[in-house]
Amino acid sequence: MALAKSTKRHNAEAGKELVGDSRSVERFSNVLSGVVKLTKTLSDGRQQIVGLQFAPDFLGRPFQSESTLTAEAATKVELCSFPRHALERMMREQPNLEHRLLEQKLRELDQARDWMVALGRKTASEKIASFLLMIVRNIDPAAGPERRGAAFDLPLSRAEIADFLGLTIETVSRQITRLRGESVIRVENNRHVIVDDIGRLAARAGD
Amino acid sequence: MALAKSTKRHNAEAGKELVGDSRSVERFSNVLSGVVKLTKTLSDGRQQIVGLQFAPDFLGRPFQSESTLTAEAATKVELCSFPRHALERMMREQPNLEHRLLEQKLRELDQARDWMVALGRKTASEKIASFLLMIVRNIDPAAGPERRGAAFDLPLSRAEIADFLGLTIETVSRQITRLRGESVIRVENNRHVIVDDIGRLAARAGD
DNA sequence: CGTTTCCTTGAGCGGTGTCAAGCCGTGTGG
DNA sequence: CCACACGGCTTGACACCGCTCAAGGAAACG
Repeated sequence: MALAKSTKRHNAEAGKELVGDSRSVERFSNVLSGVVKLTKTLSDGRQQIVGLQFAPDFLGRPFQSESTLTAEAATKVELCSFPRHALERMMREQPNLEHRLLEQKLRELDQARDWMVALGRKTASEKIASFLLMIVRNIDPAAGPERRGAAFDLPLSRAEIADFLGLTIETVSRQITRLRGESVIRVENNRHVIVDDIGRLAARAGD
Repeated sequence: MALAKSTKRHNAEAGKELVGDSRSVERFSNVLSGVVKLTKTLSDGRQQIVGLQFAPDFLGRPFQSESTLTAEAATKVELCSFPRHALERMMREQPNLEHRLLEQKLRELDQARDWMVALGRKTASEKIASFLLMIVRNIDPAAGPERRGAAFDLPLSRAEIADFLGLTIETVSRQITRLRGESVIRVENNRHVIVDDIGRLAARAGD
């Protein structure tokens, strides 16, 4: 994904805010590695993660200020970032780019809608299973769907998983403990997860 | 919104399925009037409405089969419908169209994310208030934001509202009764809603 | 007038949130 | 090296919101 030479390469620590609400909308980025979380917050502090962006996703809301969305690095992140006018110039120069952008946004929309089903209709344990499945599928998309097992580090803390699934930390913890008790997953150091049989995990996702 | 002449004009009764899952993805439409609901269903029958399309929204998922989405008319609907190849030809002929499509999809994505907050983090009564507010703002977008009151027919049944908000029919009914008891809204014939002070309604939406 | 569909209302229960305590790994300062 | 504090996570006890099950009203339609 070659980008204009005027762009900057950028690194961010986990937890660092990348795009403030409605002011610094003037920059756009590509995620080169790591995971970026998009969150929305109600006035009383309740928070919801409304999207996770993995490499090589595009970051930013063209043509309009970003409602009230905050982008934060969830892990160490490498970005390729550039200002608004550069994006707009690039889009004029190669209409192909706008087409690719549209395709990505359509994918994001599909994902958002899958989530809405999870948020609105799935139980706590189905939500956890769905979340783990989604991480499996995004962390190394290289691996085909034929493999039976997987192992990975969770890119999110328990609190972030809770914000992602519309649950509390405690419920997340209990459901993970439950999956561990039923030997669907193994957990090491709180963050590393081993799934021996992805099928068994998928069976709990409720789809 | 002039469209190619080879397109067809189409009417649908409320409840009629417009786009089956993954087969009839080969047609696309513009909503001329009415409300179309997009739903997803889990294997055990749990359902979630993941989007409502008002005029003049575009309907359909270009470039890929529509995951597992069903589009149904929620009210009487007028559509301007045309086959996939027509859309693709039109997009080649005027790149402007692809741009407008992108802008709409970006709006839909913003809406989907607003919902995710409601689904994941709002209480039942906040969900109902948010839903009514959203209808007010979409039903007659002509009226500016300065007006204090509004009156409209709900485009959805209680069951559909429940599927939209991730609740049960009973909870929807009870919360509406509650809002009525607190004189935030008045209801006639189960479907017609009168809001005297939109501000009071907005105060219950929890944002 | 019966039937059907949609909606409301009540009673009771269960899943998830709340509050609180404690564990574990890590970092920090003595 | 130990003592301690701190953050992230787990676990338990309990409360409450929203779900389930059930009954009945209201409007539309035969």
